[in-house]
Amino acid sequence: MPPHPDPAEISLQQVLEALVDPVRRQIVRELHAAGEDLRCGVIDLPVSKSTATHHFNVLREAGLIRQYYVGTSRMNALRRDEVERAFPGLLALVAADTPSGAQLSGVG
Amino acid sequence: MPPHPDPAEISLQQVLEALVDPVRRQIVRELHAAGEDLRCGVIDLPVSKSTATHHFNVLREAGLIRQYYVGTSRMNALRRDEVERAFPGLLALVAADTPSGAQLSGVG
DNA sequence: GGCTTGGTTCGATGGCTGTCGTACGATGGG
DNA sequence: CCCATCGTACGACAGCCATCGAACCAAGCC
Repeated sequence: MPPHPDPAEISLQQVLEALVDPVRRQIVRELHAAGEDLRCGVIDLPVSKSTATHHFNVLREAGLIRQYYVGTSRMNALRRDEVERAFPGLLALVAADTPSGAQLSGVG
Repeated sequence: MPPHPDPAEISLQQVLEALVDPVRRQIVRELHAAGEDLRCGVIDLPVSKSTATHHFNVLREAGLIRQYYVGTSRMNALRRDEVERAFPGLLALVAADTPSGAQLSGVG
């Protein structure tokens, strides 16, 4: 399994590059909401398998998730504490975001 | 002067797209550090004038700064409170960032 | 009026990245 | 062993975006 960056090596630049993509924010949101590690497959992404792999890689290289194998499945773990320590409040912003811009409950 | 988005219309997507560029984060940092509105010219950017104009536009359209004319100069104001209300802690993350990755005082 | 300063607009360009399909690899079940 | 499942690796492609230079405009000053 390719290397994970040390907590101290996580850069804001790379984290922002990772989080600027809506698909990758969706992954982070679902991991955050689930509260547990998830296999790649259980996250329903609007892209092909190869593209999904790409997105998971970007998140891992940015230091946002940790990946490990379980059988033929790859598990994904949100690096909550480390990210929170490096960038306080960042995960909360992503988690609170509403992809379809439906944050206005009284819309319509 | 082109329109500024309402505070309620500021989207995380657009804000991240704005902040993912190092030049634009530099602008935000300097506005944050200055604590007052700054003319475009006083921020020393590593790009040409036309590119700088582009970056200021992106920041304005994302809702991060407010722009108004003073004579032939364009003033830039960080929309602190509105951004803070929409995305708590985000400005602090950008402000605390060290572009050259020199945040580790005890490195070596 | 003419010059300088400060910034915008336009068009072109290069590189990056998100996307896909296909082929491949590994694990586990019958 | 054969096959299904889950994910990776590779190569190709399209679209976007940061960048620049040159031309332009507006305000102030002498």
